[in-house]
This record gives sequence, structure tokens and C-alpha cells, in this order.
Amino acid sequence: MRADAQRNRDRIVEVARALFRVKGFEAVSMDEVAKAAEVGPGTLYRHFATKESLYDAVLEAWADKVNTAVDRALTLDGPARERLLSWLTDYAAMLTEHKGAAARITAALGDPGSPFAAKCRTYLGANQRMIEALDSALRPGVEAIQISRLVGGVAAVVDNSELPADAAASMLAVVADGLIAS
Amino acid sequence: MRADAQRNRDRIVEVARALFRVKGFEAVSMDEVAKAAEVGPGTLYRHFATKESLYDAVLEAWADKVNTAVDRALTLDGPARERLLSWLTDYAAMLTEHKGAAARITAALGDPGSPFAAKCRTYLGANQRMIEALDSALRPGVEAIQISRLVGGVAAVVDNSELPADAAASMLAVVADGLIAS
DNA sequence: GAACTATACGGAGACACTCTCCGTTTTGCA
DNA sequence: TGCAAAACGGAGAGTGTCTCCGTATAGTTC
Repeated sequence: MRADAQRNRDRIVEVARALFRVKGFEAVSMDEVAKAAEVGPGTLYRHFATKESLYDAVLEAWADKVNTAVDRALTLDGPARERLLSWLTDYAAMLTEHKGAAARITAALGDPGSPFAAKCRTYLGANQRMIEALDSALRPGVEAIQISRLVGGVAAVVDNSELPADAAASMLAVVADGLIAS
Repeated sequence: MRADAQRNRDRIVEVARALFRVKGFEAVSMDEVAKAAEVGPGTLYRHFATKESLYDAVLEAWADKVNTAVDRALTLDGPARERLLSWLTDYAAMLTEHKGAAARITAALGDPGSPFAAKCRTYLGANQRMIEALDSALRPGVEAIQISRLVGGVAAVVDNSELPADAAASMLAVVADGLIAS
């Protein structure tokens, strides 16, 4: 890639990240991103064929955070319920970090053709590791995609309604209790 | 209201209901509704100032179904868990009946200014009746809005990803177990 | 049943948004 | 320095929501 192209691409992603984070996916127009990055719409669309693929690039650094968080959660001591709840809380917090991301990523969970497919694999893998670690403490037959969808659903509600952290926590507590074998 | 206006209004709602149910909220344009109802865009927008208010009118008959369903659920016998799960399943099914409705109604739960506010009150009331009926079988401190949000979140995920009924059932089972006092 | 007025109709179009085409400019290499 | 390939960016096509306003119609009054 030519130096000017690389510069423009980097600037677009940086500017778009700031806009998306604050205003959410829908509320940011591609023209707005192009203007803020001081490029023409044509340039923007050559780098990112659709608005979703731009969003995907914005979320790129994010998969790392998930893996770091699950590593941390796996090393914690304590009862299974506490460890699970701690992980689900971190997980939901990361999903709501960018407005609109939770619903989008969760909707893409079963769709390998989605632009967010790589993010989904990361999330599913993280939940799978958690399942294996907690093992017999969980209800039998629980799958990573179920956990991903449940927490994704909670995160999407929190995100859409802009709920405070304690509302999220009380919903996650219900989910965690439901996931623990009784 | 003049007779021709009433005729047009009725036809618009009828046509819009059919379109929304199949294609979902986003995929139906107001022009499309106007053409199908054989009125001009101006007429459509005089009756329904926004697309959301048209959707609200389409869902009008729906509140009755919720109240009927909760009445039925309250008369059932059996263990609390079964009764709760039966109600949550019905509730989720009604939310996913119209594509896109679950996320929209759930997002409006805490917003009295939303066009869906009346629907939200119906849902919250139904869950409140269920809470009172199950009483001590539920975890302490659970509120109608929590249940509404949890099930709304599950329904939105099911709707977005077009999941089969058994995927919905396994998620609702987790939620129901989490809601039952342990 | 004719005239009149308030009400409703409907199409042209303003505005916003996503995305494309193509003439112009810039870059990096020979 | 010259040149080909790559990238730029703006005009505009296509689609969507929603508005304005001249025209048509319903319902009332005589």
C-alpha cells in the first residue's frame, strides 16, 4: 500500500472510532467520517467497501481485550458463581463499550459471512474456555454460543436503553445463576 | 374523521401490518406502504407522522393478546418453574411475532415518551401479575422491568438471528432458572 | 339538490444517506 | 527527471423519510 493510502486509512479508522464510540453506529454517516478525516467519499469507500466493514476495522484492537479479560478471569480463585459472574460482567462491559456493537456482534454470531465473523470467533472461543474451566459447576449441556447470545442480549438491552451498571449487574446475576448447575 | 379518511387509515394499517410482519420494520419503506395502500405519501404521513407511529398502530391489537396469555398462564397448575417458563415462552413468542418488534419494544421500556409506551405498560403489567402470582418462588427483589428486559433481550437475539424455537427455549430455561429462588 | 366550506388527497420535491464512476493528482521507481 | 500505477475526491445515481401546497371531495346548510 502506498504511503499516502496508509496514512489516509489510519486516519479514517482513528476518526471513525472516536465518532462511533460516542454517537453509535447508526448516528454516524459515512460523509461525516470522510469530512472529519479530510478525505473524499470515494477514498473512504475504496478503503472500506461498506459502513459495516469500517466498523469492523474500528473494532479490530478489541479482540485482544477479550482474550486478555478471559485470561484474567480464568486465573481468579473463588466459587464458580463468582468467577462466572465476574467474567460475564467484563464481557458485557466490553460489548457495550462501543454503542451499537453488542446488537451487531450478537446478531452475527451464527453467520460466517458477516463482516464481524472474526470477532464472533474470538468471543465464542473465550466463552468456550470459560465453560471448560468451570466444567461441572455449570448446568449440563451449556454451549458457548448460548452464553454469547444471552450476554449479548443483555448487553444490547443495556446499550439500547442506556442503562446504568447496576441494572446490567442484576440481569447478569440472573443469567449467571441460571447457568450454574442447581 | 371523514369517511374517506377513515377508510384510508384502516387500509393503510391493514396493508402495513402484512408488510411489516413478513419483511420487518427496516425493510419496509413508507413509499412501499403508500403504494400498496393506494394512497399518496402525503396522505400516509398525515395519518402517521412517523414510521414508528405507523408501527405502533400496527401493533395495536397486540396488547390484548398479551393480557390473554398472562391470564392463561396464571390459571395453570404445576411447579413455579414450569409456570414461569411457560409464560416466558409465550411472552417471547409474542415479541418475535413481528420482525423487529422485540428490540424496539424492549428499548422503549424505560422511556415514557416513546411511541410504544402503551405497549410497554401492558408488558410490564403482565410481568408484574406473574411476579405476584409466583411470589416467594422467585428470587427476592426481582422486578417486572428486569424480567421484561431479560426476555426482551432473548427475543431480540432470536429475532435478529432468526433462531429456531429450541434455541430460544434453551435460553429461556436459563433465564427461568435464574429467576427462581435457589 | 345546489352551493359552500372545511377536510383530505397526492404528487413534486427538499433533504439526508449510502455508495459509484471517472477525470485529476500524487507517489515511488527506473 | 519522466512515467506508469496507484490513490484521490467530487459530482451524482439511487433510495429513503418526510413536507408543501394546489386540487379534489365529503358533509352541511339553505
